[in-house]
Amino acid sequence: MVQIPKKEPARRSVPTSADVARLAGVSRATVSYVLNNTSAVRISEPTRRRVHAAARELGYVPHAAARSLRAGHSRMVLMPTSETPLGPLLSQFFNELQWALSRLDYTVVQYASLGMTGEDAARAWAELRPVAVLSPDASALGPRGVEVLKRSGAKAVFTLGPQRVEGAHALLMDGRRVGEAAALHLLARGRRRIGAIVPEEPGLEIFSEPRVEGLRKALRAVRITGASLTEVPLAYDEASAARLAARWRSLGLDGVFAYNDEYAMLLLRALQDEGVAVPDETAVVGSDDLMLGRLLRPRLSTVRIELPSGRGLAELVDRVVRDPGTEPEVHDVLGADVVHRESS
Amino acid sequence: MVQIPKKEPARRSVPTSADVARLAGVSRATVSYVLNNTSAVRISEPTRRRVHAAARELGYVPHAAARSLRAGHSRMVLMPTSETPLGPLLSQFFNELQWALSRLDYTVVQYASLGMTGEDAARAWAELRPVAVLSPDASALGPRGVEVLKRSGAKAVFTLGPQRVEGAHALLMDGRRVGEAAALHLLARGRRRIGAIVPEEPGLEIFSEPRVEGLRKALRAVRITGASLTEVPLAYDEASAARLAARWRSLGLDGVFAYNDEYAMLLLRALQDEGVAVPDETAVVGSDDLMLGRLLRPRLSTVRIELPSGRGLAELVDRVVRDPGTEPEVHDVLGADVVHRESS
DNA sequence: TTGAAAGCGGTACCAA
DNA sequence: TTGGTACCGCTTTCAA
Repeated sequence: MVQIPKKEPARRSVPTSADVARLAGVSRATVSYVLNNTSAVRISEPTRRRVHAAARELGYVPHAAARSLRAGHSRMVLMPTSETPLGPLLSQFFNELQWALSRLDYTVVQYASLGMTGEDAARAWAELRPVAVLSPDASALGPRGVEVLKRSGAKAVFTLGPQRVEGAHALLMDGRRVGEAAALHLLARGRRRIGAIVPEEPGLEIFSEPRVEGLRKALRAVRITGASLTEVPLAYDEASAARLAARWRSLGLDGVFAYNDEYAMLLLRALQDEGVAVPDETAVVGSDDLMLGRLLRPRLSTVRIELPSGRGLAELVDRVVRDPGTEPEVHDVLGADVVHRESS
Repeated sequence: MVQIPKKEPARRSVPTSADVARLAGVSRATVSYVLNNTSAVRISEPTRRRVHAAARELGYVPHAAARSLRAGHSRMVLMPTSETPLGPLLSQFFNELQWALSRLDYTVVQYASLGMTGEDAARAWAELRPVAVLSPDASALGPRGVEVLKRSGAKAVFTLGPQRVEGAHALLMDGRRVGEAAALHLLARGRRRIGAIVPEEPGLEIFSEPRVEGLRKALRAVRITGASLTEVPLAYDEASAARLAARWRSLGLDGVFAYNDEYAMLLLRALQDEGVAVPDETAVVGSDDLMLGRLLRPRLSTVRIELPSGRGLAELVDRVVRDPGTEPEVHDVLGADVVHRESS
């Protein structure tokens, strides 16, 4: 390993295309032509080489802001990061989406707009002049926020959550599907007095409320006499679970949808410690089909959630960007079906 | 040049400060003064109001690229997203960091540079001219990448992972600590023939290798005769775990560090199904102190990892940005201690 | 108190 | 095949 002494002047300023031009002995226009491989203009091979060499020597990197300022548009897709950390399912989905978008030559950028809401956040995003915005949180955006973004040049505004908002395309991930699937399964297993675990952690209402609503809707729809729904708050810690388990029998529930597999595991353990038989006394159904659920005894029944491929969605975004005239559409993208194992 | 009359409402183009100036009947300079509250210049109250009203009416949002182009610098902190999804521990840490940075008035942006590596990625990042770059993946960056970023004007380049790289500040999260803690604990519990689960999933080597190295180092250091380390590959699925469990006794291990709590849970279940007694025959230690580990029976012993507060790190970044002259420092930020429960 | 104008770094049109 | 140059939107002297 060779130690290279640092004798270069540290405060060298950032090289621009003018510096490259000067070093190569050509004009800035030529530099631009060469580095962008402009097909409308033919540059001689020797010149090309000189320009490339100069650029490399200076470590020249074009300035994205200057470029998009001149171009009047960018290929930046902005994805505001949600404040609540997402589970493995959604992170996987967003990862895939990001990857697919960058395959389509978009620059995907996640932007942390913490603390602000609605129009304020939208304005902050709009300052970056993204060509498209994919917002996981529709409710925080609002119709006015959508308007701000469009006014600032965004060709496509999508919301990606359980909510939708006027003016924006929606990838509706309808959590009610999850609740419905769970309810129908529990009913089919002969359960009637159904509980719905509701996480006490703030920020999770966005997910839990639609699921509960789905349960309620399904119970109403089947019109089975004696079927009932009870919302049961639970914090994600052992003490809370133990307290709930201690009064479990007083609730008189014979089936419970536990919000997701993690809460289900917490509840299952607490119930077992309390001597409540699962599934005999109470059937337990989780959601998300995590690996951990398969490892429990009894194995955890769960609602498997299907999300669309990131590739398909990326193409949809691309289509809307190319043809911004299209009316906002709602795409119903969440599939839910029950994986029946041993806990129900 | 013929002045083309501009139909006001017809063209829904993005409003600029010139539009605001025209509507308010002032110059662009005045608009800038008013909207930025420039203290060096005093603008009369009536003018202020007219400008604000005009801006609001047009839905004017300043153009961040134009602004930072003119200013010659930005307050953007770039955090390349790692390709491998991070666990709850790290996501929490990054969230906190983001929040703290935006409190310090930085614009935090996560950039997906998928597929590229090293200098290519660095060049892509450099195009955005961030004032600071916080890269979770030091190995992909490389010294040349750091150089590219600095040349493009980045005042601070940090790496945030188990690796470090020349020229960049490092928040060294030394996974060897985790392995060491686990090894010392297992040795203290009288275990000698230690196994190290190595996930087969690609991308996890960055985390697993240092942990194994830590185990090895600790075993060497104590110089207990008969102490040995065996690397045991395991994929994150039941079949792989079952296969491993079936040949477990042939490995002759009396203790195992299972990489993290999830792999530990997978292994634990497979061992139990195979009739291997835990901890009597084999002690199992996980890592990350997830809730799920507490719910297992036996309760899972685990290595609790401590990461610094995002706030402190944000201040460190801010300090380096303000004084870019400081020599790159290595901050050792990962603490590891064992939470002894029942599986060891 | 306000305005005219230069210029940040690129791109692309028009000439040479 | 190349160069000159206007301009993208904004900030900031310098004058008025």
